[in-house]
Amino acid sequence: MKFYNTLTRKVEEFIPNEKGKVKFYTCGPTVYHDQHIGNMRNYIGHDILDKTLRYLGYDVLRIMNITDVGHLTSDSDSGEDKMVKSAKESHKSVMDIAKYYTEQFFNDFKLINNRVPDIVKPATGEIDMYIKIITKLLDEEYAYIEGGNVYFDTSKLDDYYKLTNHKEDEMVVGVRDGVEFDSNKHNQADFVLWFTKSKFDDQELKWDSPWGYGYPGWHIECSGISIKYAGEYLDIHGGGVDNIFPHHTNEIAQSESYLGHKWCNYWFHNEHLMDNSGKMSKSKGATLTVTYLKDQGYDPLAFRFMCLNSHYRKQLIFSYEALKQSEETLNKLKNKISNIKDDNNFNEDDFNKYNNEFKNTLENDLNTANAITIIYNILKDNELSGNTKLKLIKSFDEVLSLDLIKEDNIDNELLDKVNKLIEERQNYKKEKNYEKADQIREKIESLGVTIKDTRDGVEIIWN
RNA sequence: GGGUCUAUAGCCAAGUGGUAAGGCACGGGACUGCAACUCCCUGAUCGUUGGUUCAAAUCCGACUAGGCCCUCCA
Repeated sequence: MKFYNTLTRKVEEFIPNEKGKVKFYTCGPTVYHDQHIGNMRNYIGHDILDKTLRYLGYDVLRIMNITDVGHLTSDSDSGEDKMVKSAKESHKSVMDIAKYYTEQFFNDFKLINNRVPDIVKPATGEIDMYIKIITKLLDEEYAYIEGGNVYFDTSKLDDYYKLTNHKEDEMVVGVRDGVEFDSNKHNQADFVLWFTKSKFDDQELKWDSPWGYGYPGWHIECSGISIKYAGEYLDIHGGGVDNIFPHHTNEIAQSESYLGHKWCNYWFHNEHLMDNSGKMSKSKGATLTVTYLKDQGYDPLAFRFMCLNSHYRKQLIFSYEALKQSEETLNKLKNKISNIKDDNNFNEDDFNKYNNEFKNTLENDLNTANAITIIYNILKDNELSGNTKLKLIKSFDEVLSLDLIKEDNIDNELLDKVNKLIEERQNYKKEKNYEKADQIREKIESLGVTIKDTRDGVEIIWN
């Protein structure tokens, strides 16, 4: 298995710390607003890595946090947010809001067939761990207290910028709107570990700590949760490319200073989903979610298919036309697969040949587009038995998760009904009464069943 | 300004030194009462420009265009 490691800026062979086992951490969602499809693309990329590792036989422990700290009582970003508004009106608590968006997030996760990580932990549940880490960092002078806050002292590190190659002198403060100079910092790069005073004084959730009543900085939760549940040595840490700096950079700084050794060997980053005007973000008005796509009549799995037809390290431009095209392509592919006749003739050598090809393709930096091409090759291979084809595709779908093979839960009652209608229609067809025949076809389709006329007779497709 | 990534047909996209996979759309054809489905046929010298090499989309340099990040969006 090899994939691109942001830390070394190379596609590298993956070697876990412990043979056969993988500890994999993904930065999770902030649950005070909806997660748009750009965020979801990132999680699809992580899902493919997760499932590929499992497919290759690794024992994977995957961990994800839920960011539920940092909610502001007057957050301008979410000021127009219906959920927040209604929560306030009905005096719901912050935790209710977090619960609501967490559920939304996992609903969307399910719609695109993402596997839920083995361990999912809300940040608010691990305050003790952050306090433990910060205490040690202060004791060992990797951190200092200034202006009521605890800061990490980046000058104690020689290689703070190892993940990004940034040059501190050349960096510009305040490129992004809303970023202000913080005079408490001893060095430009220092960051907060614990707040008791901040310009966001309207923080909803606060806790007691040795440094006063406050709340954790914006990077410590991932370090804390990861170290607590994956231990001192992490194999893969992932997120969107926008996490590289400062979030992951700071995670490395605080985690390795706390642990006293290297923490994570592989950093996995997913590129963004773009729209015509650039990166998708929550600040661009209404949030485009998977649920919204579904409500508009699009198949959520068409979105997944669209992402898999591209590469996780390549920016992908979203448009409804592109989504529609993906949906048509996916439907065609599924149709072709449903046309395969199961001849109960399994050939293991053929299976292994294609299965190895599939594995090799994914092992090569998760080349999902080529993995899909292999399905087309299978469909076209006349030497391959129907049963082998079906078994291969079913197996591939463990990773791709596109519901390529429909489960045969045939409703016998419905089957009888449909068969009667078909017979009736055939009679009308014989009489060349096509109007009646078409009416019956519509009737059958209203039952959720598609029929098609082939040379051998009528074929039934269960939708 | 610095860092980082990208650039292959109308669109998505493979390709990791040997003369451009695959899919979608378009067009043509077969099948069909029609439709759908299915099947067959049809398209690009790889952003520009130098160089290395017997040989480059693939390696190196320059240039151009674009994206993302630059420390309180996480």
